[in-house]
Order: sequence, then structure tokens, then C-alpha cells
Amino acid sequence: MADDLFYQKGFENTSFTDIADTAGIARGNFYYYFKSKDDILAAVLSKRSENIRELLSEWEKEYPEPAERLKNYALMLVKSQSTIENFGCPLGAMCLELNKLRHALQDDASGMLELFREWLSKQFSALGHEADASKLAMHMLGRCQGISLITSAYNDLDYLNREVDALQEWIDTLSPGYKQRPGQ
Amino acid sequence: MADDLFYQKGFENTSFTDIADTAGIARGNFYYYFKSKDDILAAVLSKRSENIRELLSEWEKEYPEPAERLKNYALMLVKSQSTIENFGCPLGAMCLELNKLRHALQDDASGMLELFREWLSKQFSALGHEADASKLAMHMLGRCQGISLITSAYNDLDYLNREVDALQEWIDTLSPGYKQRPGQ
DNA sequence: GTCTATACGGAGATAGAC
DNA sequence: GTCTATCTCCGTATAGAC
Repeated sequence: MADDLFYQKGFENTSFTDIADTAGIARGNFYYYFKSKDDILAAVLSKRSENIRELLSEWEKEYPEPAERLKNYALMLVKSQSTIENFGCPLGAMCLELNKLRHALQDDASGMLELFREWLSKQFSALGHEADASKLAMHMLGRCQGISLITSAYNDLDYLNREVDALQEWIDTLSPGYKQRPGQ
Repeated sequence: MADDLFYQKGFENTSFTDIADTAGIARGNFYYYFKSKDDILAAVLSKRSENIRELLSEWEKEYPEPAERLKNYALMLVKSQSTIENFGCPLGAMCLELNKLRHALQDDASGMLELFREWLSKQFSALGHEADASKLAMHMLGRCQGISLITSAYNDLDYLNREVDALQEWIDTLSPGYKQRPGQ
């Protein structure tokens, strides 16, 4: 699928030949289904968004507690650590590349981040942080993006696991039962 | 200079025509100075490393205290917020792109991150965290990379300033005079 | 040293046979 | 619907005039 190639090689650096070879069909045949390369990108982004929506609704079924949901999001980094080590975060890399290309679909890419942000925000609200739920969500997005990038730059999975642990603890800190320090 | 173009457009997406136009010289004339495009990249990476070394030694002169030095590193994000908003962090983006290209010079790119990591690590050691200075340094690198990426994806400078403030507070937390909470 | 002209390959895209 | 052949454009790189 083109999605994997865009993730592994980047959008611009993936050619029709690459996609056709992977899919096992002829180059020219692509134009029967897509009218341009950007059209393929649009389809990929749309499919990814759909996958994200499905993933989030699955998580909601599987984990009833907001704190568990948040921790599960962080845990996603650990689960996909081998691909992150090689290619970074698929969302972050896509946003960055389309941004630099000043591509028309760059908002579609950041829209995928937005799906996560909204969902995370809801969980933080449910934890009792209605006032700054969105800020906490963005903080968490940023932490995860940073972890992904450094992990791929250094090929350091110890770092990734360490940082995810720290994130989990941070979430505990924000949970209702957490013992606050005096004067705060 | 080619450096700016690589930063703003990415390496692969920058053509000789782009560089020649910016430099105001003829395309073909480049091969008098560089034997290939990769050769230009090598020169750019080398120059960047040199700049980083200079920057770090300047900071050491300007700020005697390790905590101030660390804070100044975080403050760099604020100072260059307009370019970060548009193009992300030059180091992080370069590492990510060369990584995906499986480029021979990808280690040179992560070597630039390593310069910062070593320097940050020294400052954390001086703050009294010899045992996990390197881990704290990587944590800080990751935080900054995440901030850069999210800032560019969302074009949100409020987020950037908020997160840099949080980083500064985190550094205070690690400083010798900081009042610890009981039981820790 | 700096330019123009050009080679050569690979990219995206199209036409038309089957 | 799927293929092959081909077009055009632009990329890096080279040759050679000045």
C-alpha cells in the first residue's frame, strides 16, 4: 500500500514506480484509479483519518477510565517502537514534509493530529481538567512527537521506554486520587 | 546559502536551480566547488556543526550558571519562533529526512544533535545530576523537538511559549535550591 | 574561474492496443 | 480494466567555450 511507502520513504521520495512495484501492477494503470499523485496522497490521508477514528473508538470500548485511555495512547509508542525507530512518527513526519512542500493538503495532515488532540482533550476533561484540557492534550502530543523524533535520530529504544514511563507518571500526577504537594 | 534552502524546503526538494538562483551564479558552476549534491550537503552539515560549537561556547561565556545556560537553550526556541513556525527545527527535520532517505550522511545530522546533548549533559552534571545527566539531556532534546514539530504543524506560537515556560520551570525543579516536596 | 550547452536518467502523466 | 509505449519536464551532472 502507498501509505506504508509514504511513511517509510516520505511522500516526495516515493515514486510511481515504487508504488506500482509494491502493488504488483503497471505504472500507467494508476491513472485509472487516481488522477494524480496528489490524488493518491489525498486517499492515503483520508484512509489514515478513518483508521485513527476507528482506533480511538476501539480504545474507548476497551478502556473505560480516562487515565487508562491516556496511558494507552502513550503506550502506542512502545507498541510501534520498531517502526518509530526507523521512520519516526507517521503523522509528525507527514505534517513536517507537507509543511515544507507548502502542499495544498498540509491541513489534512495536521487534521489527523487534531483528531488525537480532540480525543485526548476529552479524556483530560473527564479527569477534571476542563479548563486546560486542550493545553494538556497539546502538551502530550508534543511530548510524543519529541520522543518519536529523538528515538529515530538516535535509534535508542531505551530512551523511548524511559520517556513513555515518565509520561505515564505524569498522567498519574493529573489523576484525581494523586496526592498533591502542599501549597498547590 | 544552501543551508537556508535545505532548512526551508528540505534537502531532496531543493534543486541546483534553486541554489544557483539564490546564490546568483550559474548551475554548472557549482561543480567547480563541489563534486556532487551530497558534497554540498556535507559542507552544509559541517558548517552547521561549526556554528553550533561557536554558539555553545558563546553561551558558556555569557551565562556562568548551568541553570541559566539550560534555560537559554530552551529560550532559543522562542527567539527563532517565526522560522520554527514555518519550517520546524532545522536539526530535527534534517535528521528525519536523511533517516528516511537512508542517506550516508544521516549520522552527521544526528551528530549535530549529539553536540547539544553533550553540552546539555555537562550542564545537568554541574547542577548536581551527574548520574542521569545524559538522560535529562535527551529528555530536554526530545521536549524541544516535540515543541518545534507541534508549533509548525499547528502554527501556534502560544503553545510554543507556554511549553518553553514549562521547560524553564522544570529546570528550576532540578536546581539545587528548589524546595522538594516531602517524601521525595 | 565562470559561463552556456547539453547529456542522461527518472519523474509524473497520457494515449491507445488488447 | 490492465497493459505497453511514449511524451514532456526537470533533476543531477558533464563538456567545453570564453
